[in-house]
Amino acid sequence: MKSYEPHVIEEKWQKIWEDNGAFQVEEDTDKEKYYLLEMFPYPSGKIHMGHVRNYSIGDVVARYKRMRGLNVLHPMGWDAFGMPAENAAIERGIPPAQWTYDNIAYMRTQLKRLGFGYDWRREVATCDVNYYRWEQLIFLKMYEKNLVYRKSSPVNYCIKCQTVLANEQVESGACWRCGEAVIQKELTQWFFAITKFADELYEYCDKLPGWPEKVLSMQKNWIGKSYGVEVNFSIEDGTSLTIFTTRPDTLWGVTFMVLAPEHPQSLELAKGTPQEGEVKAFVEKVAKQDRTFRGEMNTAKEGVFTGRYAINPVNGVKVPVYLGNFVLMEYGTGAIMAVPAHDQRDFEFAKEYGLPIIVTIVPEGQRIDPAAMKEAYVDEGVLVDSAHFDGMKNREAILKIIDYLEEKGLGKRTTNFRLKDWGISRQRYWGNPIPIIYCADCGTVPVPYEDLPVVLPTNLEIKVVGKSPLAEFREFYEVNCPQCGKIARRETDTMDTFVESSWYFLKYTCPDYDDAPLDRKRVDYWMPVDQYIGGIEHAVLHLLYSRFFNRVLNELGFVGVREPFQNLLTQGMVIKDGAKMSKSKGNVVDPDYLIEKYGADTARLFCLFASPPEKDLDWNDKGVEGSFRFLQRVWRLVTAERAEVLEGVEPLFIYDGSDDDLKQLAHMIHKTIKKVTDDIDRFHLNTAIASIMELVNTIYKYLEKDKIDVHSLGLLKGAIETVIILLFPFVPHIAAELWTLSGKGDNRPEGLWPQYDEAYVKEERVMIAVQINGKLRDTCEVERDTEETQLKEIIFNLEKITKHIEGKAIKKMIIIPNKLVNIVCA
RNA sequence: GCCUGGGUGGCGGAAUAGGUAGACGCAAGGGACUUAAAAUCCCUCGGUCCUCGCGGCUGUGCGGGUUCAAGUCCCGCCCUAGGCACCA
Repeated sequence: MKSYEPHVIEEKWQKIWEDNGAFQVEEDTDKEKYYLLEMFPYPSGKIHMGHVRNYSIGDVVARYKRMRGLNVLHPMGWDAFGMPAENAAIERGIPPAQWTYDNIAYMRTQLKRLGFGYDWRREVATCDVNYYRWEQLIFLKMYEKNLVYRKSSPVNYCIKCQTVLANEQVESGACWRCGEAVIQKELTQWFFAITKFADELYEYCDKLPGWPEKVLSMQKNWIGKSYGVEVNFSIEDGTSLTIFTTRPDTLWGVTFMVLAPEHPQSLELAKGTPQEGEVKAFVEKVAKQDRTFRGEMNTAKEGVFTGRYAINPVNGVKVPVYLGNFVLMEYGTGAIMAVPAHDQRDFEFAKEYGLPIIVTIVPEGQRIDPAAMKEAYVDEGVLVDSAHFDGMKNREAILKIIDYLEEKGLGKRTTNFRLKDWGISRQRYWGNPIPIIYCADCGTVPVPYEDLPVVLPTNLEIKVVGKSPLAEFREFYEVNCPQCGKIARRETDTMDTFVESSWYFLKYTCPDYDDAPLDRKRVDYWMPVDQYIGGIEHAVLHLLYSRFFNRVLNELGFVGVREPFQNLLTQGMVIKDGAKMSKSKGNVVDPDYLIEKYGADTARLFCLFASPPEKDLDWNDKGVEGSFRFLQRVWRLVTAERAEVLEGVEPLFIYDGSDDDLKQLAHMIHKTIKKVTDDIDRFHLNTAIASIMELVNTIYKYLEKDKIDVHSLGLLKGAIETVIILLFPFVPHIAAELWTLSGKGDNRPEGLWPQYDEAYVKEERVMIAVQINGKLRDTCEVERDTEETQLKEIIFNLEKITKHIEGKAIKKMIIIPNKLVNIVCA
């Protein structure tokens, strides 16, 4: 008997696959394509267990689909721009490019040692000029279409990382990367006009049935679409004020108005009133306040009267206009109508400044006394004191009142979004240079297409923390203006690295294409990605950006599809000792160590078996041992148990004789094939493995019977072969080796996923549960599809049943064929 | 506060269309083999009660309900993870 030596066979098969180009694919219109993608890693130095899990799941699906005859694209690459490379340069003096490429080289060998089947010819590293040059071209095309623009605005800034962060990259006031508190800074930045697609990105959430509900709800939350109406209030000085509200049903309850202090009309309004000075002081005070502080909900509501009054257009009531720190300029029109009776914020403000409260919505048949209110009434109800809308349910009233306002020309329906444009400028070195030149005479000038790419220089030193060396590297920034030829300055900010990850999946389809960013023909063959697999942490970052960027590329004609990812699987985190694996927690399990100790197959198997993909995986060293034990058990099944006897035996997969043991084994073969097939299709990889384990257990039990006739041995061999084939996507090395050892030679299982026969999936004899009044009392084994009368006869002869129903009247019997009988007694 | 998930043995987890709750694995306990150990194999393993059985009761976060039958469906709660949040 040969012993199971994972390293020997793993190296052997990895070499064979590499030599054969086993995972290389070409576009082939005769074949059905399947594009399987896992989120590419940042080359931080070593892969971690999260990667092992992610890529193990992906590899199962890729190999399985290939075995089912699909033309599978399964690529891998590197999200290679980013700050750690710069930090390494500063801390250890290694050039970012070298650090990055060294890491890539090592991590590539790690992925190969795990036996993942990628088409490495299609590998993409985003820091490669042949990748980022096309991104610069796309940037310029976007510039022409006004999809990217430059503006000065307050932006999120991380002092530690010394760079700007997009809204999506701030997690509860802290930097997503380092956790440092984020401050606001006024800077001139480049923005991608993602808000132009806000409505579509929101609405398409309902057209992505292959995405987890959770991710879609997070994206919807983030985009924050709200329907409402803009209403014009006239001011006594002759001007007018436009507000946005989602609650026009409360219009008759307006008792004052509030503007954001930054509102352009703020100072204007107060001019010439006794309040002018006070207003000015307030505006200045708020301007100095930290924005994150102001954004906090428990920040006290503060405001000031402008000295002016507005006229409520629906009832002509005169209401005072205030400025308030709780009103945001960035949302809606920066001004609100305040209805203290029905909005908690307005209520608090009204209480603070002694403003009146008018109730216009009440629970049906009840009254609310404004003076007795402790908080705003925000529930549903019917309208009161609202002219001819009285008595209407407020939900319906919203739509009716919007119609009314539009009819009378008092307002117009509007949709507002929480989503802001994507700021992409980063004051960092290791990123894609923004292809723009600033000329004192000509202004902002795009780099001409023929001058692309703007190559990121590597012959400079990075030593100062917090300053991009590009801004001080004359060779880079000093250029002649492409328009007038005078000395000009190149943009020294680089793009957010999320830009690169927004289209890498497209480049995989045609990495060698040199004439344009993408080869439309090949993109069209492969896109969309049929299955995308990655961590939930990118639910609103990468996944939203990619949906946006793919739309841009669609409008530029580079891509045919609108949505890039048809199906999404978000896998859970890898947990150990109750916390996410991290260096600081000291609970990291090193993949290299695992491979060293047990081999890649065991590492893969445990990751897949311990929990379903979308759930968190609780790491358990003993569980890893268990996975290793199982593989050894399978190994022995082929190499030790009956190995000589089975040599040369023709495998059988069906049996129509009368031996119950053989019938049972034939049934198990087909049942397992069906179960594993169905389970992989719905990503229940843990139960797929469990059912293969059951088949193995059944085979061991069968061996104890010691049957040696031709049928028995043939079926035994068939069962063993089935185990090997079914295991192939999960643990490819041992499966390939055992397949060869069981006499299959070069005929590898890669091309053949087994078929099951429904006739054998069904058992001839079935176990019937017998209940009395819904309680299980006994079971009995009968022929499948036993006649009702015959079944009743059997059941009423069961001792336990007769005992229980003795002397009771049987009211009725529920019979579920081949499953259960429930006798209902008085 | 709002929006999503999720609560099942000592543990990870199963139960695809309302039909035998706990598959598979881990841990634990007992046994076989062995001079011994490892490895391997076999048995037990939700709780509880007794008359120890082919037994009874109970049990899927809690309280109700629908149904012949509920982990699964409905109503009301509790806990927990994540997202959003002075967004009008």
